[in-house]
Amino acid sequence: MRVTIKDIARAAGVSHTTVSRALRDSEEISPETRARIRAIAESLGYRPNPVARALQGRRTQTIGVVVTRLSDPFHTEVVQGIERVAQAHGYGLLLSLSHEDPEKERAIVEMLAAKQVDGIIVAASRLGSRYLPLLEALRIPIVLINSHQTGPYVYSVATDNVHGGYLATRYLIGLGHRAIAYIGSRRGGRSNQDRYRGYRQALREAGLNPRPEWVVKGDGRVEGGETAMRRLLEVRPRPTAVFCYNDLTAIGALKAALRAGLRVPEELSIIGFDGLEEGTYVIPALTTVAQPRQQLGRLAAEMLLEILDGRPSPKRILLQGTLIERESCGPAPAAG
Amino acid sequence: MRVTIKDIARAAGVSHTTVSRALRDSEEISPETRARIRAIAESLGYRPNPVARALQGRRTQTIGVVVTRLSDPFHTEVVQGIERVAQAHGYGLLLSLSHEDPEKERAIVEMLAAKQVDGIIVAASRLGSRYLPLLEALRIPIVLINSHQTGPYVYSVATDNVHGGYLATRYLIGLGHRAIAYIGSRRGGRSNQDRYRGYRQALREAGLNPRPEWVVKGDGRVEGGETAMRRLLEVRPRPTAVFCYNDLTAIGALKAALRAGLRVPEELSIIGFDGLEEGTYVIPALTTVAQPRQQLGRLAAEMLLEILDGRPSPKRILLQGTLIERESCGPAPAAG
DNA sequence: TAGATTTTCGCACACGTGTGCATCACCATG
DNA sequence: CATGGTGATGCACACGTGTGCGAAAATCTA
Repeated sequence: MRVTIKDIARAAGVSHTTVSRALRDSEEISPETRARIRAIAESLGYRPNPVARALQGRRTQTIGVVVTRLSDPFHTEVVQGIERVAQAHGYGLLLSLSHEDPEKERAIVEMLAAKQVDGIIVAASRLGSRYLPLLEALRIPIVLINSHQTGPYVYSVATDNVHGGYLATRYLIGLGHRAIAYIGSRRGGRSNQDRYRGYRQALREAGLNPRPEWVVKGDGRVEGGETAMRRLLEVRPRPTAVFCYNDLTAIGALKAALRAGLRVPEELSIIGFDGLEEGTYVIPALTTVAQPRQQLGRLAAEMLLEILDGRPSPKRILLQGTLIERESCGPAPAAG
Repeated sequence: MRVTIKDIARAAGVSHTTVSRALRDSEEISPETRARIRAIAESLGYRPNPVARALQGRRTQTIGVVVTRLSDPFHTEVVQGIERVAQAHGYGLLLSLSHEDPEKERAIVEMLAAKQVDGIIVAASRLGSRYLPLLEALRIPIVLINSHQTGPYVYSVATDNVHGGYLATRYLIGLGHRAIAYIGSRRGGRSNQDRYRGYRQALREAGLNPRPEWVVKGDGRVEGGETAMRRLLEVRPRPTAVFCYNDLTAIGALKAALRAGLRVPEELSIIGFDGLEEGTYVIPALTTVAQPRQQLGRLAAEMLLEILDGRPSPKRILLQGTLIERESCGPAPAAG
């Protein structure tokens, strides 16, 4: 059987109240009995029961995490960042997958609330503005990762997508490219829009105006990048560089270009977004704008803990990506 | 505030006992009051408190999952498989990462036990035989994935690594290769040994005897595969085909071979193990022996639920991998 | 030494749900 | 009408921990 404070109380000849106080280092127990009780607890191998604590104190020491899919390598690192902080602070991680289904996401958040998690972190929410009334009702602090929802109960950590898109495009322009395409994502939502905005802004500053045919859409996955690139290869004049919504899209684009016999980066430059490990699996290795994914998760978790502890916390943190130069971008080919 | 059965009891003019029984569909409550109470509960938006239930009934409806790293794509799919089953049965998933540290793994399992999870699933345990006394003490059912530990309290789901290694090697032999190398993994432990055994077995059956220089070790990641392959390329006579411990190793090997100017598969065939999505990111796409990863997770979860429900369950399930032919293997080059 | 103050501890209840047993009302049987 | 049986419900306690308040004991003050 499990050792409870009652067992300790019996062994020590005191009430369970005294044991409870002694173990929690209460001032009102004499140092001697405190030490004695602690020794007995130790020798009996006592472990406090978190369930009973939760019922009494309303804290489960658990945070809920909602993610669309784990098979997307972007999310796995975010979750790792969260887990690291949670484990270090003695919190457990209750993980659920929404599979990009807003209705499921909503059900999960309610389930987590029912399970009495202390707080919730949602990565890449699909719920948008419908969150607000839900949060109001649940009264559980929630931190959103890479969502652009704002509102009274909404805390968030996000990367600056406009800046990232700007960075990637400026880099291509700096290499001499003037015909720069963008492969977006149908499922990207706001982040897709923002990266596109950064792209437009960089072009505008350079006095460039992209042709509408140079802006196409994938699905944020490899396959979508492939088909998008195939369409792009038929456009004349053909772009000499492509900025992709994310690394998976870029890998797909790269595959399609190489299969079509193009040399990368000599004839076509490709830049991605995310900074995934997977970008180094391909030849040429993918140049990209890296999001600080682990940090995204860490900051979200730390922010949540701050809120839970009642410490002051910013409501929104915006992180900037950084350029990682690898091999898939080069100078624009001489005009032919 | 949260609605409890006491609130319902007050509204219905009965005791909380009756409410509890009515909601649990007890036979001893008259159908009329049962219906009336259910209606009131519904209208008040009652949600049972899982923490209180857990304290009373000793079931938390939560299962603990321990994984080494999420950044390894193999594990993410296993976890997805587990999550799917868990969610479908109303169980929560308490996730922790061990980072391949046996001591941390042990601490996590104890933490999960303290948190009163109903059962635990451990993927790729590093604890080995030290588990046995731990399990004895905890008295919580544990299912191991891809571990080859056996013992009284040990349940497990695993892929047949010997068979997989045999399958891959037979395939290469069938393509006419006779000089077949193996890149193993320093960190692979038993699974590495078993894949190697399958490799040896297939060679033996074909009357082949591999040179010791053809058997080298990576680290189960891309980088290790790269360096191992670089060493392999200096060996004379050079192997015409390489079987790799896993897909990440194979991707590294592929990179090193291509960088060295070799054509794959014309001059060198490469086969991996796992069947990762990532194998399709590279050119040529990786031929591999696929492990049923999602199924591994699903079966582990279902097995655990069976144990928890007291239903009969096998103590060990062994799954066989399947060959996925893509592009990285071809007929052996004519002897030169 | 008597009263005031402080220290130390236990009683009783709370958290939300579940259950063994007693109670009560009602009906049927003799 | 008394007795026994049955069905519906509530009392009291359990699960393990935490806490307000009062009581007893110890210490201090005048």
